[in-house]
Amino acid sequence: MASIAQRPRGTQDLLPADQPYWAALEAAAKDVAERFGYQRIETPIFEATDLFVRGVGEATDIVSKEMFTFSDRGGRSLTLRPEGTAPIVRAYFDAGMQLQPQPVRLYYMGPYFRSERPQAGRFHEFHQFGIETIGDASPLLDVEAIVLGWNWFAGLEIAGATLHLNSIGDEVCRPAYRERLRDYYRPHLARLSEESRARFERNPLRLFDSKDPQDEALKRDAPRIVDHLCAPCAEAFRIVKEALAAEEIPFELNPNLVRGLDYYTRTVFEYQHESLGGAQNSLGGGGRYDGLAAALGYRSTPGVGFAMGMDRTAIVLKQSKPFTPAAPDVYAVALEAKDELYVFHLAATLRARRITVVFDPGPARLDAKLRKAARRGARLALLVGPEEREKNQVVIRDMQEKTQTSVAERDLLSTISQMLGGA
RNA sequence: GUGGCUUUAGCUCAGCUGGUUAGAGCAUCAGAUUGUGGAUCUGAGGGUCGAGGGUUCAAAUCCCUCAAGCCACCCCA
Repeated sequence: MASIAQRPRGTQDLLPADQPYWAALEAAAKDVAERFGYQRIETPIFEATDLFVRGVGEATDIVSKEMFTFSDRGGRSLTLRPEGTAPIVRAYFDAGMQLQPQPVRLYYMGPYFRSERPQAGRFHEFHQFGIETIGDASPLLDVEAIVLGWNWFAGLEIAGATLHLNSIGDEVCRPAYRERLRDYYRPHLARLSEESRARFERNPLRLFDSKDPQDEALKRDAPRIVDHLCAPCAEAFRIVKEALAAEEIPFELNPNLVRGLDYYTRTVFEYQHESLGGAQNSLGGGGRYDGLAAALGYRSTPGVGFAMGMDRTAIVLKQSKPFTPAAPDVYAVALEAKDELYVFHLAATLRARRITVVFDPGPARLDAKLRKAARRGARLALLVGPEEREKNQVVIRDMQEKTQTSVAERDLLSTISQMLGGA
């Protein structure tokens, strides 16, 4: 156990037993995204630090205390990406995608990095599946994103996810609301928690994130932004709700849902799941970010998207149904050392015909070999002992049926194909 | 980043108020059965007791520091 190298804090090994779940997550993501006409994109694992400082926002938790930042040899500041949207928007403009028919629909999955205190479902290195729809402000694209995410869960046969929805307005109505919120809280400042007082100054909307019971009562009676949206924002929100209802996607209006990244405007949403437990109950979330492109110095361009936590979804998936690792078609065994090379070669010829073969080296008692074949889950065992070798035959045993036949070597492939095909 | 709990075999955990060679179940390997499997029985291997330091004749056990995990805060995926 004592070793010079220990797995770094907040990281995880995705072991063979985990892989079937991850394969399912990735396959379902690719399937649903492409069914909606999204195209895959992958951006670098690290980016210029400034991309996140300007994109995500200086005052956010992510930028102020959670980034893995380092310098390259030229002294440039780089950061392991803490989120996907700013890099995607950067890539959109770098590749000239604003010249393609709009909107441009993109999806991606990969590792992200945030230096928070690790917890179950919260890692320094975590994985997201995300989509971004850039170049069109239609609220139906907000709904498309939400439906796409919902369908991802459905494709994985995950039940019990809930959708939480809010609108946080735009640069027209939010500043006025922010002041109204400050006016509401100002007389109660002395009673607020210390953290909440800091939020009052920096970003009053984040006051809704507080779980401090002291702040709870104040939160309940606070003015709601959905009651103070400007006309275009209100209309967009109405369309979102109407379309979700038409698609029969149940949602819960949550006026306290504000989200911690600066770039969100109008629609924000989050998927939650009970079985994740109290604090880390968010499977994913997203929203519209019409101000992000301009904040990064590009031409103002609307966008909407989500990021799903693959690690957390894997946790839910494991609870909902067991996945077993793929089993080999054939488990190849020689009973005596002198026949090993022969069996090794038979295995190679089968693999050349797309059959999955595990070769078990070393002589051993037959029952031990069969035990290993069974534990490995093989469908067939290929057995060669002295008796077979003498007659130029091999034994093929159906591990499930517990039946076996001896066949001439030249009939090996056809027999195996037939037995695999028939089962 | 703050607080609480935890860390003993590959895994799940015993180990009382400090006392010689640290245990169990599961798993692994072998034998029982020198050519027929997931069961059973028998046996074996596997631990510097998270790391480092201290107290003591003696530390898995008491103290300190550090690390990691979990829970809550914070926040998000």
